[in-house]
Amino acid sequence: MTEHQRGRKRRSIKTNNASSSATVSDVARLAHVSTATVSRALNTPDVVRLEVRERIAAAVEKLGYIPNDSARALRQNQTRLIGVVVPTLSYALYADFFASLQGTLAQDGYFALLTTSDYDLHSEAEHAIKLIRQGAQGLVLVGRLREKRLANFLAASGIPHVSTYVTDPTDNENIIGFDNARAIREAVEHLVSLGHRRIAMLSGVTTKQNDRAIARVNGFRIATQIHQLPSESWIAEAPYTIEGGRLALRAILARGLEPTALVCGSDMLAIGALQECKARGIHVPRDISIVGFDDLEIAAHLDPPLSTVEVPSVEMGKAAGEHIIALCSRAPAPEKTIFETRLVIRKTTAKPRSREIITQRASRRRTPSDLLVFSSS
Amino acid sequence: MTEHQRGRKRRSIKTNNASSSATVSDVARLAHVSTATVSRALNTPDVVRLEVRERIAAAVEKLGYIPNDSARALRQNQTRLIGVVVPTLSYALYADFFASLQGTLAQDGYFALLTTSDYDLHSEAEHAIKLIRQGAQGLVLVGRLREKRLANFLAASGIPHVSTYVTDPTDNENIIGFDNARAIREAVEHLVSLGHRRIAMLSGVTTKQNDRAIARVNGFRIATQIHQLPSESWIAEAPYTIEGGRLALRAILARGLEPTALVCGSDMLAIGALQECKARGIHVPRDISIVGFDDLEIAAHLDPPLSTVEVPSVEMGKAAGEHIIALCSRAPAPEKTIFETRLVIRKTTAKPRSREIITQRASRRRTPSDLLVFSSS
DNA sequence: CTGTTAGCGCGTTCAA
DNA sequence: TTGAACGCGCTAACAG
Repeated sequence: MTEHQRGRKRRSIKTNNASSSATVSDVARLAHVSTATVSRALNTPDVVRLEVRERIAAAVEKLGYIPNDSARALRQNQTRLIGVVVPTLSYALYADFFASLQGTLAQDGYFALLTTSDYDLHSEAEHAIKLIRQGAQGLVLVGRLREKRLANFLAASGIPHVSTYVTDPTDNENIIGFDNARAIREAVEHLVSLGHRRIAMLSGVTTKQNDRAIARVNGFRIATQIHQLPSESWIAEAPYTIEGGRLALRAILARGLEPTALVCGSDMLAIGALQECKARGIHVPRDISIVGFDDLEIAAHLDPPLSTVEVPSVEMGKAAGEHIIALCSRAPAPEKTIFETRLVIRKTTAKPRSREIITQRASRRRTPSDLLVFSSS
Repeated sequence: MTEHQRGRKRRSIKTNNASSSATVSDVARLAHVSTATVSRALNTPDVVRLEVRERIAAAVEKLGYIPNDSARALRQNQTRLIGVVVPTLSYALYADFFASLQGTLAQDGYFALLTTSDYDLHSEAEHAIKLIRQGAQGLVLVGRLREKRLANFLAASGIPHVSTYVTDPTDNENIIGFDNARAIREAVEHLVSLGHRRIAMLSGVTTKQNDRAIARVNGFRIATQIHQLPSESWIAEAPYTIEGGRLALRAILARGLEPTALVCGSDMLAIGALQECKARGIHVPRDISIVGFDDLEIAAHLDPPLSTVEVPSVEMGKAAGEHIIALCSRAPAPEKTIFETRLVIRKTTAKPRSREIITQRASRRRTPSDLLVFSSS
């Protein structure tokens, strides 16, 4: 009893204390109702008499009451938090994906806890686990779940997750993606249909188990096999940057290969390739055709506008959001959602000219230094 | 009593139940200690005997125990959640800012709740309030706090916030930014020093109270006043997109103005201007000099490489993170942190040629359709 | 329609 | 060094 009284006393003092926020008890006292009624008035208003509801609303207003979501989460065992791990946000593709995902989550009152992995699987797992410890009730990942420790953790804790940007016939659960291999295959086939036979691939780095990059290279291998084209030595890997694209194309040319067309694992690589061609006086698409991947905003504005594979990031973000919410609320969810990619043909693809043209030119239109970054001041 | 027993029974059954997670009680029972000791072993290990600690660790491992952060947050009244509202993530500048901010927060065990406002102040306020209701203990905003309702809300709830990407001499609290006006002024002065007198500004949209855009236009006005150049009719506004840049430049030219230089409120506008120049056969920098703003990765790779104002997004992200953490933990924080911008001079700025050259050319190197986006299939 | 009561899982007293 | 007990703020039972 003494305890109770102390509690009450402290409580009533607190009402005057502006720094710490008001609670349901404060509102209840001011509105002369019980805490349960306050709770009901806020969550299921229709079961509370209008007059009482208004009294409570007034008290809420007066006290500047904000429900404490930690308490609610504890009581209801649900945080409405979804963990999201993307490789990077510096790449517009993932930024758009997240924006779409976040908007979808918000519509159902969910919030996104976002971290980036920088394409590192270990980092992805670490972050994901931290997000779950922080209360995430579902996880959205880019690429399939590949870290054993994280997989075990998810299985043990029963936290649902969805994988995005991939498909995998061997695993049909909770995938929101598209067929990377097939998309590249279509790109190659477009080039083949134009008459190209010497096609090189500028790929992202596959050694870090980036399964999207791996799938794209596999698509290239399959396509070249079908059309009886060479493949292995015609593949160069580099990071998904402009500089990476330049380096990859240089590597191909340094091997003495003379491609008439390039398929790239990313628009960034394609931009780099375009730069390198310009620097070497190789005309695109006359001397070399180029196909990108992702269809970034900039792709349409390049010179010449880039032919590329459109990736449905926004659609995937929405679908992933709906899917993970369904899983979290134990509603029925489709096993997998597969989107189609679309080859957007602009101005970097054309028929190959003729064999002898594509050898490296001696005459350059400008000096290399002209294209390098430099800064003064 | 019956209630108690039922509770206990449920508890002991729960131990076998893999789907719902273990609690301190479960760990305590398995390790034959009290819940208090478990709590201590996890939070202040040094006060627990080694042997006991190991027993507890084993129990934690076996049960796959994850501390319930909702409960911890409720008990300690701190969520370790920071709300972040940026205009958009599609713009690399803010994506980089967030990545840096998030990394900094993570180092201190804080997490970011991220939403985007799409440059809409009302939306920003709505989102911010939702974030706080969800438990955010601090807020990071881009631009100053301009919505009265949000300002009142923050004041009432005592939630700290920091503003970024701006400075404001009239308000010295919790700002992490740089001087937008001065940066533009420096850009103009660089052009003036090269000999330019007819300088136009392509600005972002200022009607939505975008205070960064407004500050940049003000910088232009100040600079033109100092150097006795015309200003008002030499300003065109457009959204921060490539297409916006093209439209803005067209608007300037349609007014019959013949600028020898353009300062742009964003690299995107500058890219659009560059495109429009190409389409019209206007050579950059011979006929028109262009200065961008932001120094996106792509800026250095444009043709020609873009002279632009470097914005310290990564530094601001780090500083904003440290600042808001300090405020949340009631540690001392600097009132404001102001970074310097740097004018990066590349290849789009040069001395003006002469008056008669800059009139619009009749002969075009290529047809306009050549530069437009189109997609088939 | 409303009030009473109990407990979500945790960290923190206070005693031992 | 450890344990017992309490309550953070909220909502779900149950009773009226």
